[in-house]
Amino acid sequence: MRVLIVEDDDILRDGLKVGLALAGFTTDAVATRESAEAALAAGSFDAVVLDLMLPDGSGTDVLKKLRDARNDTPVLLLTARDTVADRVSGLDMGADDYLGKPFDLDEVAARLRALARRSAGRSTALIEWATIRLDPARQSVEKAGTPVRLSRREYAVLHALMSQPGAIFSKATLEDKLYGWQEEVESNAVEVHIHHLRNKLGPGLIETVRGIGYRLGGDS
Amino acid sequence: MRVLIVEDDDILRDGLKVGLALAGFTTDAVATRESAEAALAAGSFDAVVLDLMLPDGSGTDVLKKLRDARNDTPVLLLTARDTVADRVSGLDMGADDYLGKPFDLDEVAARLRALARRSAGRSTALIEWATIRLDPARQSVEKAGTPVRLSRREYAVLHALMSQPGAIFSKATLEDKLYGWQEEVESNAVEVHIHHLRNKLGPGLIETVRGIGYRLGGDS
DNA sequence: GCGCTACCTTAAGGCTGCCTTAAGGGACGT
DNA sequence: ACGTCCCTTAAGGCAGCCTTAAGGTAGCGC
Repeated sequence: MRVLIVEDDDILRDGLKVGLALAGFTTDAVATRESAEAALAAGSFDAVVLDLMLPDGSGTDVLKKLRDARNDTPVLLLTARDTVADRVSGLDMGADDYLGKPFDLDEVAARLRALARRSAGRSTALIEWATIRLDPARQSVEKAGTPVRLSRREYAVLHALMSQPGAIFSKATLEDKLYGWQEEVESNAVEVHIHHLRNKLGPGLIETVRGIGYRLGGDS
Repeated sequence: MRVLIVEDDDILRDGLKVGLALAGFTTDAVATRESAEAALAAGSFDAVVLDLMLPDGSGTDVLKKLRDARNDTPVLLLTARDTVADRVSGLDMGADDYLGKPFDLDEVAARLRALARRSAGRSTALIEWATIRLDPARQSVEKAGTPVRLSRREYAVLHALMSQPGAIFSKATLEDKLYGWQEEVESNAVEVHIHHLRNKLGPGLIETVRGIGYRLGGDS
């Protein structure tokens, strides 16, 4: 947990630095807007404690430049001007939290922990096989980077196959994944969907294991 | 943006409900710990406003049970006991923000917006996609720089879609975000709103994924 | 090589789900 | 109280998907 402190008042800055260090944070502290932007451009921080009143500009400029650079680091604003309007505008400007002076060190630390906790852990579970990429969250499929439009059944078949790459799925198993118990099907529907998938994704991806079923094949 | 309000004081609860509705949130309000836990187990909310003092238990119990269930919904604590120790313990218990009474409705709304956008993985207040720009704070929308007048429902649908660009939202999911529990709808209202949005924002923005739902499409 | 079986391919029909339009009612402001 | 806007509901039409079915093709045993 590395935190950048931007605060021009020497006493406050040192207090924050010591207090947050005690709370287990690694801290870097700067006093001006310019050095703040330099630090943010140079290093990567897990959070920023940002005073709004700086000698060479406003903290909002720092915040705006940070967001414009597509930097998502959580920012906790700190300010003496503590009206509701200030808070609202600060938050809507892209800050994640707002504290008015005087503040309590323990609370600053607690709010930083909350911000860090929230910003951590955002993972997407993509399934990849050969040049095919399947995104379960978006129910979308790409082949070598270009999106492929699949119908619902086609997607369901592919999703089943890719859920266990290399494993063999019988037609009966695939039907179970495609249809509810009430809508049993008596035809070669699965074969047709496989055929459509091969048309859209190219040959060699879906292998036929004669007499048993289908599986992802070719290379890995 | 659907928000659960947990507050036992009738006047405060109604005030929150009205105020947040004005700020563009869809709200459900409950007064007890038990009904709060039931609501959280049943529905999916984008955020929770949680009073700590409830007649049949503490809000911390609700929060703890929520986190134990691996539910990451952002929680904004609300309380009369406003000491630093309370705030710290609340935040460290898994809350994402903390406001002491008396609070300002605008600030509650602003903090909820901040929580929601951070929870969605965004850092900037404005959401942009293709030529569309949406400002959650002002509930305004622009297409290629020129403002577009959207009704409340239309805005809500668009906001939901833009909160996760590219992700697919089923009609059921969109209804969840548009309507509270008491105002369930049994019709094709969502389809009609989508249609109106397409008229106002141009074709190609909202894609239909047949049998699954809608999403923002085309380019980025 | 022959026949059998399992699978592939193609096309057509039915059906589900979505789009579009329009009308009625309710909320809100004037 | 009236007008306006918006929201919901409902019905008709259309498009795309899914299934079915029939004929063709490749593997396998004899």
